[in-house]
Amino acid sequence: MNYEQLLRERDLKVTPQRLGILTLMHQSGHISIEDLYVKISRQFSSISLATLYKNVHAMIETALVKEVKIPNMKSKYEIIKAPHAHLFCTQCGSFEDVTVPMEEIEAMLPHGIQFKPTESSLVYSGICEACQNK
Amino acid sequence: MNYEQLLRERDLKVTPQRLGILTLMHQSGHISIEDLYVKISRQFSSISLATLYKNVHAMIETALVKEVKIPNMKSKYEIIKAPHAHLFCTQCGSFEDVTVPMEEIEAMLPHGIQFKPTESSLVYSGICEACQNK
DNA sequence: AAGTTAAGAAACAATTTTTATCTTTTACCT
DNA sequence: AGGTAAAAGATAAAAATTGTTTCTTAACTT
Repeated sequence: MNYEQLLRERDLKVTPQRLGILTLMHQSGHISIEDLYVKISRQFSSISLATLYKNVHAMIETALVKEVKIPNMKSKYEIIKAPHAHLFCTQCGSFEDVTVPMEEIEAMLPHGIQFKPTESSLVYSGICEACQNK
Repeated sequence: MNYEQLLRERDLKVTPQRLGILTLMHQSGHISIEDLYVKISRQFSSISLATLYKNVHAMIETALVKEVKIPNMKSKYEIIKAPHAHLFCTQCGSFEDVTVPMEEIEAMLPHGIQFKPTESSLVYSGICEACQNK
């Protein structure tokens, strides 16, 4: 993936820190601020948490990154990709993407309701396969 | 609704503060901590934010109250009721319940995926009816 | 390539949000 | 009514997030 271009398209300067943040987000799929800070600090030992927050928010405001809020968990951040849902295992804490037809989900709103959804957030909480086999 | 009983069933002492919290939650449907604090303070001028947090968490742990996480918004808290989804208007910030068959939503997970959902969180973000007519 | 400038990084500091600790009060069970 | 454990109140401390100022650097211009 070409992060430089993604940043430039949004008039965000391409800095090593930002490239590092995006690379880590992509590698892990979705990552919490704390984890991101631990990992990015290994590359940029002097980076501050404030810089991290500011960058992540700049990327959220320009629709490059998305915050995923999870029941009973800290938020995770991911690079925006095709609409999808998430699976959260309440037993082991694992968290992963799952492909679900979000348009269909949006079509399930009761008829007669005039709400026009532009985007939906769906998190399934439950027991993952690995934990079922324990 | 009989809040006293709901509290007793969970071995939570029935205190005026708790009854007040539950009444406010019920009245508003779902409420943020800040709003709750402003309102509960009118009844119990000496209540501390710490007490409020402690109570709300005690109620969450005993499955009496649920935290609803909303993209780009502070969490709201509601008394647990039948499974449902939420509508969040990105224009005016209005937030309301909507009845959606959550079992069907859970049945939409791809076949072959072994995840067993116990509960799902679904928030539709978009434009509410009122804002469409502006 | 060097100079300019405006955005970003770093270094704090200050808020805001949430949790912990300790003392006093109160609900609830004989 | 009295005893006890839990909850409220009062801080204070810890976490999380945001703001400010100065220094540095990316990227544009010549």
